[in-house]
Amino acid sequence: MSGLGIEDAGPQLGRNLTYGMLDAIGRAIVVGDYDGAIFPTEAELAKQHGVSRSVTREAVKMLTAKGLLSARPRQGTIVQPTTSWNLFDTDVLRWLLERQFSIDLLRQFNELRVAIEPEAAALAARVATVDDIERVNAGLKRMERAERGEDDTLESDIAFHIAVLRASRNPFYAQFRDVVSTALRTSIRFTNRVKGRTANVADHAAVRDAIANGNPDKARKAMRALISDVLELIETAKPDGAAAGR
Amino acid sequence: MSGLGIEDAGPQLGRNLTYGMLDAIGRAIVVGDYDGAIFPTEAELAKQHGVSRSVTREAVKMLTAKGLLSARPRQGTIVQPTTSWNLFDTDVLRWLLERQFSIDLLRQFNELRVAIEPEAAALAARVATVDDIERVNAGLKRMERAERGEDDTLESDIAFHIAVLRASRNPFYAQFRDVVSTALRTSIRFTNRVKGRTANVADHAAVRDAIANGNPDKARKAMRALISDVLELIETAKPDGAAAGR
DNA sequence: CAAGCCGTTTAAATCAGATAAATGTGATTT
DNA sequence: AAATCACATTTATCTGATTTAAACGGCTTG
Repeated sequence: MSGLGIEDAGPQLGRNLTYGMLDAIGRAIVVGDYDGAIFPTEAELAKQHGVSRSVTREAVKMLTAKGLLSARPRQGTIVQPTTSWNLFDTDVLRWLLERQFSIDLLRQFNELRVAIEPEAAALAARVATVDDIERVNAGLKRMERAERGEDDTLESDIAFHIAVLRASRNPFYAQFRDVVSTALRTSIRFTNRVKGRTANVADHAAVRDAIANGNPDKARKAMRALISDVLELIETAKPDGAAAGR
Repeated sequence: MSGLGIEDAGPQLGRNLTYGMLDAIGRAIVVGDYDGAIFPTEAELAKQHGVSRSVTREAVKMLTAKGLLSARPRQGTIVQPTTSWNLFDTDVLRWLLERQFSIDLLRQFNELRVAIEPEAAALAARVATVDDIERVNAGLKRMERAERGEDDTLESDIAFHIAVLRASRNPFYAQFRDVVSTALRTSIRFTNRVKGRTANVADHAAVRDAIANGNPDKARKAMRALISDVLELIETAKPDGAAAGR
């Protein structure tokens, strides 16, 4: 019980005590601090963090809502298996990334993107409105400016990809904005390290054109090319790439 | 055994007052009961539902964690725009479906599936373990039994699709099990109504074979065919297919 | 008139302490 | 051996008070 550092971390992301505790416990769970151990009772948790039981209970309830905990009388509060965590929750995503850089996680992110984004582009080519296309175009223009050093490379790239998601006019696709921006923020650092090259504006323009011209197949292929590129980079960087036996 | 699925929806929802209130308010928000109106204060909510403020606060906190609400002193609690709802949360998904049958929602579900599942099948063909393949195969066998009236058609179909998601060995894909099973439960009713035919076992077997043989492209195409089929059915049933302006 | 300052006020946030309900565990009874 | 009961433990719930955050309006000041 001594190993748990209750570093209150000063003036961090917690708007208030409850959110601060949510963040602290959430991170601890994701990092694996409670893996073998039994999870503290709400009274113990409150004492450890120096807050009232109300704050503790509300933080625990939020973590329950995100799939990280479950609670029953007499049995106590227990950490749920990772399979029941809500991985598309912004907080969970953040905690997952904060624990450490993992090529595995980066690969899984992009394996998801390669499913979502090409199809989003294809959808967009069918149903995007002029406003949607304008937003995609705006993202592209920012990328062009970034190429000349007049804007931020990463942020403009993110803006482009999110604009495409929105242009699909399907709320489920739009939901991936956090995953995609997170993946891009992480990927960029990695790809820049492996291969010093910026995002290819021309390749992105192909996606924009296909969407604007209402060509779903071309949009899908163009977007897929963009992400496959990153994915291959990641997989070549990982020597233990299975292939064993299969 | 009556052949019906596990049907007792009752017990889980209202395990206690907090979860009951979570469900009631969540449904009310999704249905749109609070759309124009101002959201009640926690004191008012407590009184309206006949529970204490603690229960109310915990329910509100869970809804906040799911992206449906946000709260600040003096401003009060407010319903968040749908864009910030966590659509992949099981509860949100359920509330969304409970409000009414919507072809739009059904279409959006399947537009997502057509991105996720083919790619999951392709991944599975590359990385699935023998256990994974066995699970996929078990799902298929259940479908065969169902064809002979010895098992439940819907449940076996769901088992198959979820097995493929798991076989991708990517936790993000596995996360879609709720969306997929929900979509299937809804789709089946619809497709059966429109076109009296059961899921095609042979087409599903093609997916299984491609995965077992380690052929990603074939697996992707076979799975895509399955879902495109449903999607087309849905789109033909919807006369107002946009095209306006484009 | 505009901009900044400052109480007032309202709602959430937090605390404290008590009671209720659920549920494993183990002893007791049948 | 099985069913039952008593008990301990932990979450669930209730109550009422206090504190803090922030929107509002009025006031002062440049």
